[in-house]
Amino acid sequence: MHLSTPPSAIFPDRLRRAREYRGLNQAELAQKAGMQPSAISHFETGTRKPSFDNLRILADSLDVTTDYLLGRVEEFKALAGADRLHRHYESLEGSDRKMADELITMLAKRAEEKGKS
Amino acid sequence: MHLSTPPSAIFPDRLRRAREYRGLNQAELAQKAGMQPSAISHFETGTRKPSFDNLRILADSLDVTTDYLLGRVEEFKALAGADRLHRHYESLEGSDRKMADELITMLAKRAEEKGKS
DNA sequence: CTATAATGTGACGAATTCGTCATGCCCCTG
DNA sequence: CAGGGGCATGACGAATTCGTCACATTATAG
Repeated sequence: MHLSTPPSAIFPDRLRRAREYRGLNQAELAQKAGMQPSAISHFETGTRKPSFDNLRILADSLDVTTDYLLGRVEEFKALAGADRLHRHYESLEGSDRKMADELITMLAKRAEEKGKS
Repeated sequence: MHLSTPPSAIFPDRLRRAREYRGLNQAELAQKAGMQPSAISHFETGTRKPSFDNLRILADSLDVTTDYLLGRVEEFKALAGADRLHRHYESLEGSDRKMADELITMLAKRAEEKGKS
C-alpha cells in the first residue's frame, strides 16, 4: 500500500539533494568519503549503485540516514539533524512521547479506515 | 561524536536479530526476499555483504530500517516502535499532520520551559 | 540413536562495482 | 578568445556479489 519496493532510481536524486544541502560539490564529497569524484557522478546519474560499504560511507559523510538515501523514508526525518519537528519529537520523554505516539497512531489508523470505505 | 563509522561486522548480527525477531528461519526470509537460503546464511556469517538492491529488499522484508541493519542507529529504536510511528506520521495528510505537528511542538516547548525553571 | 530441519560452506560462471584515469562538455569570468 | 570549475561519460583490470547448486555440519526433535 505504501511500501512496495520503490524504484531504485530514487537514490540518485536523494544523494544529489543531500550533497547540495550540505553545500558540497562532487569533488568535495568525494574527498570526504574517500572516493573519486567520478564515483559520485556515477551515483548521481544512476550509472552505478554504491556497494554496501560505500552506501554507509556516503550516509556518514552527508549526515543523513541510509533510509533517506534509499528512498525508504520521506524528507521528514531524512536530513536527520536538520528537521525541527523531528528534533522536537526526539526531545520528548516518557508520557509526552507516548502521547504523541498515540495521537499519530490514532490519526493514521483513522485515515486508513476512511480510505478503505 | 556519535557517528564514527562502525565496523561493517555489525550487519550480520543485526540481520539475524531482526530475522529471529520476526520469527522467520533463513529459508522463510529467503523466500520472502526472493533469494536463496544460502544467501541469508552468507550474510549472517559475514562471508558476503548484500548489494545495494538486496539491502533494501532485506530491510523491506523484515520491516526494519536500513540504518538499523547497518548499525548506524542503536538497537531497538529501529525496530517496530519509533520507525513505524514515523511511517504513520508520514502517511498523515493535511489537517491531520498539522494536528500532530502542533501537539509535538507544544509538548516540546512545554517540556523545555519546565526544564528551565 | 535416527531422522529431519536448520544452518553453514564452498564451488561455478555471470553480472556489477571497485578504484583509477582520460576526455569531453557546459558555463562562467576575465 | 582563453582558462578553469563542475560535472558527465566511458574505458581498464581487479575485486565482489550475483544466483544456483551440492554437500557438510549442527541443532531439534521422536
